[in-house]
Amino acid sequence: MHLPRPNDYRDRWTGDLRVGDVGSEVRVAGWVHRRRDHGGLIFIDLRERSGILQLVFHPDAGEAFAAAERLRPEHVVSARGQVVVREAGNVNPNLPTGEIELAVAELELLAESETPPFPLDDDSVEVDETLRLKYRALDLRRQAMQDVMALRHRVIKVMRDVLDERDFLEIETPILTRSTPEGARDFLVPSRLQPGSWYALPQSPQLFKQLLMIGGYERYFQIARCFRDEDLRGFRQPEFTQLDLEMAFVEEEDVIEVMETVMAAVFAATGFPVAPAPWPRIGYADAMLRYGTDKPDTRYGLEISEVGPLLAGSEFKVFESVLAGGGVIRALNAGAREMSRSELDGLNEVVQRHGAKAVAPIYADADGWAGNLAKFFTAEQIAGVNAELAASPGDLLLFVADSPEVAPVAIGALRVELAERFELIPEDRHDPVWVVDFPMFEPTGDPAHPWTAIHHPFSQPSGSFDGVGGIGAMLSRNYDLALDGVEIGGGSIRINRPEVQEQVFAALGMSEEEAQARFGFLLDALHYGAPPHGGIAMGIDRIVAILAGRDSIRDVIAFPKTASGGDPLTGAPAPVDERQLRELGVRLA
RNA sequence: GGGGGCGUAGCUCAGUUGGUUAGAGCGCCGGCCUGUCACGCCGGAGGUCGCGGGUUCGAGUCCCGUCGCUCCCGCCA
Repeated sequence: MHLPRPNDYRDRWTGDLRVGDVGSEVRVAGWVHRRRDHGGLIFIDLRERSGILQLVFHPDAGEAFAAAERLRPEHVVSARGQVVVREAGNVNPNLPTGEIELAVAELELLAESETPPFPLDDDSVEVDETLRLKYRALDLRRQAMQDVMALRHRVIKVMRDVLDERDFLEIETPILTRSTPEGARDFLVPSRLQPGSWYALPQSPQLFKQLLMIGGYERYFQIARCFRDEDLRGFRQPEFTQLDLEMAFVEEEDVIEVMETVMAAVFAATGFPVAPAPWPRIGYADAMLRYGTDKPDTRYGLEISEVGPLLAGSEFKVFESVLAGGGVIRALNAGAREMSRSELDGLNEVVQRHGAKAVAPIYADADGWAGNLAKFFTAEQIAGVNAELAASPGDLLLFVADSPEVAPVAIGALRVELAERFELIPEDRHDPVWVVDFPMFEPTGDPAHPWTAIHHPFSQPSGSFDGVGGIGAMLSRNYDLALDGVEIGGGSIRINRPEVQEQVFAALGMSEEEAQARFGFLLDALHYGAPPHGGIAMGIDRIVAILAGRDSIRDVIAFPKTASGGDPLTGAPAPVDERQLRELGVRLA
């Protein structure tokens, strides 16, 4: 690290001292990490961001020795002394500073600390998250958090550098704004000057970045805070951070090329093993068929096949009734696996969580299929499925028969479960994959508004509004990036002509008045020469979490939200200034 | 909103078919210790078993309610 300006607290970083500094008089400052008091000799591990340095106190150090006897973990001290080399047998190879130590001549206690409520010097203990959040300042001192925050900084720095290199301008957009159409619930803030009127916090900078394109900025990006008032999940926070960018006069290939350049640089800078770009692309329909998800994890096989047509007309009533009802039969080859009755029941629970009824397990054998289900199927049916699934004798074949909506997702979840259970996920490999050719609209089931935009209503549709299959058959010019089965980003080529935008709003059942009220400022701008444009938004929290090998983005955010909301640290109900509420005309429930 | 799991010392956890005084490791406090680095040795303190109710001669253990946390579904990219 860059040398600190020498002052009364320190002139060197603890973690940067080396053998070359032996003999020099230095002053360091930090927290007491651990103490080892040998009675006649005291060792203190002094810690700050740069690392750990062993301080040694000899009895002849007088006052400093006496002061050291009273030191406790997390006390804050400044120590002056001479850097000395350690004897060969005393070297600590686990510490970058392990070949030297500081023989302290003078010690100043800058602040005492109570005993921390949980260990700060041991990352192997999984402390309850509520407690960590309550004492977040202490939690942030832990090495794992320090590492993750440094990683996060590095990721964002690389993104900025690459985009700067590519002529992008970083431009901020408002936080107090109006509703953005990402489909989630808005966080709302009452307006004081216009009682009854509300700000919404942005779900994304979508509308503003389109205005910037119309405004001629060509290439914009932002490290954008986004807000969506929905329930939390491991990879979902109500407040999160995206790398948001937008480009003018571009098509899909331009945006994808830029993002592959950015992400490849991020992966390279963080030593994350990923195949060189360009990364594979898969169509949405293909992803749903083969992986049962629109964010496939392609690091392992277990690919899914449709076997309904191969099995049509069998004696097996369960399959026949599903097919008769317009359903599908999806199957995968789990390989040569012995699973007990209770383990197979466990698989049932997985698909049942996603609305399917059950998994049908069948073992392949030399004659076709073993077990009591085999008798319901003809030899041709069995051979056809075995060929489709590349089944060898002993392989466990798993079938999920259900509606076209339920079956793919259920068996997709089953595939993930099997990969985890059989430990099929390689740890030294990570797969980015683009998912393209999304449908533009999907049915809602609500007669009043039968269609919704699968991403958002500003994506450029492809296909015709009155073509075969209607708007349900239209695709959108979207591209999502998945990494290891997690969606880390998505974007699209946008609509740049007002008549197309109006057609999309109409397809969504939105009246002209409503469209004007909600998105008027964008619609108006589209009338004044909007360039073809497109962009993408990347989930920085998710990217950092995957890079850090974490299961939750809460671990890569300095101050994450808790499940219960309210106070940002503890989740307790947050007090509100009632005088302000009265001024806003708001009454407490 | 629905479902599963959890709640015992400061932390991480154990606690048998309901049974007498609720335990361990770490941490903390005190003592000893001049080469440790997860220092070591000796001693000690520390508990409303989340909370409320019930069953029972007896509840950390069983039942009901409630609160909190967590995972999953819904919701959400």
